[in-house]
Amino acid sequence: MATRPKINRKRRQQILEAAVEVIAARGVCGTRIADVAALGGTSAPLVLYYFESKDRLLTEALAFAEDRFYLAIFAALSNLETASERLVHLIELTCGHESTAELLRDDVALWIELWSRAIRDEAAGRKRAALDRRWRRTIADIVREGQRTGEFADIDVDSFCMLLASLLDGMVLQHALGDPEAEYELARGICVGLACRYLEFSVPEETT
Amino acid sequence: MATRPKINRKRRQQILEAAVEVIAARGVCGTRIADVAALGGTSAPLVLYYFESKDRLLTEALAFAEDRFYLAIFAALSNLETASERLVHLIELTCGHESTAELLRDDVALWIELWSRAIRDEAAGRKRAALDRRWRRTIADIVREGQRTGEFADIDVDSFCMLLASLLDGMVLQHALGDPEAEYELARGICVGLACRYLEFSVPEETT
DNA sequence: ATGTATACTGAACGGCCATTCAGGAGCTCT
DNA sequence: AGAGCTCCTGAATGGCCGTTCAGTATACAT
Repeated sequence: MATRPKINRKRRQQILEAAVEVIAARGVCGTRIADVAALGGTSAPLVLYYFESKDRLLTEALAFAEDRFYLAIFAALSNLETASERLVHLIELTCGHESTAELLRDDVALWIELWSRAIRDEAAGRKRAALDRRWRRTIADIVREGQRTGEFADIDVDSFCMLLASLLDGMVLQHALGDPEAEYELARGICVGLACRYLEFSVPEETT
Repeated sequence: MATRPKINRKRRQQILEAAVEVIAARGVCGTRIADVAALGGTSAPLVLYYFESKDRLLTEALAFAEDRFYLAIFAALSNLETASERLVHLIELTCGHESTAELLRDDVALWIELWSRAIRDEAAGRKRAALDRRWRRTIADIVREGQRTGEFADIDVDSFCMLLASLLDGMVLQHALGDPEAEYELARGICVGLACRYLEFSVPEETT
């Protein structure tokens, strides 16, 4: 748990970044320590020197990517003023808005790996549940704020969040696995349409 | 591709069933041929005798499970009369209706494995796309029929199907990975509510 | 300059598994 | 009664990779 320091932070991060890239490209089971080492510009034993086993490395890499993802999301939303703008942009980002398209593709690849582990691995299951809660809370915060400012109708927040979160999960999957990006406009339209319909607000003009 | 016969059908199927079970339990990368053999009551070499490599076995097992899933769905829907009953029951099955709960849990585990492969493996990608199309068509057929009989409003079928299919994907994930079954009623309510809202029909009393 | 940290590496080691081998048992056909 | 199949197996084989080992280099302290 306690991301033990093992002093050299820079090197640690370098390895984590390499690991994330390899996992996204090859999947957890296709990931070899030697590949991570090569991409990170070192040797396999050094990787084990920082992370004491492959399993630990994998676990930490997943957590690392998760943080990176949320940081990106928060950064993208932080300069928007109204709740509806933020909600719409959140939807856009999730549906494959160009600004985060490749980041998203990699992250989705990692989520799938996480889901796959979560089915059988207790620890991965908890992490996935936490990730899910965090995601739902991100949405819920925006919704509640919109309700406070009167932008959104006063519907049940939890069930709406479950609805929207599930829908976005499905869409993001679609987008990551699906045909060319062609679908972005359609997916965005569907999700934004749903939000407008349930929350009774009207679409702000295209953000971005 | 051509599910080559290798004569003894019964044995083949036995092995496939074992493979599906092992994959669901252990994940693709945790699956060893020896486990499949043991569960199927034979030896590893025999498994390779029927399927010439581990990879082929995995691929065929995924396809096998897919067929089984659709057979189960069709069977469950076939004795319902109206489109709305069928749509609602489809939703119930997907959200974890007890009648198919464990079957579903296993199948979702396999879908996740399929998704994971689909990101990098061309063939798996095509299979996944086909599965997705089939699933969407299943929904679309019901919707169109409901529109023909006047049960459903005349909205755009394709985008509604993408909406509902994505939502169900998200819900099914939730259900397979999530906490206890507690969520079934909630998930069902949300999805049925959405369908009613978009298609403008009212909920028939609980099917089951 | 000796000690003791960290940071790092090439070269084993060892286990695990997919796959192959060499053959055997039970058929049917002749 | 043996030739030639399908079906099946226990026992190798061989490669791959995580991990460990034994050691080097640098740096900073005493």
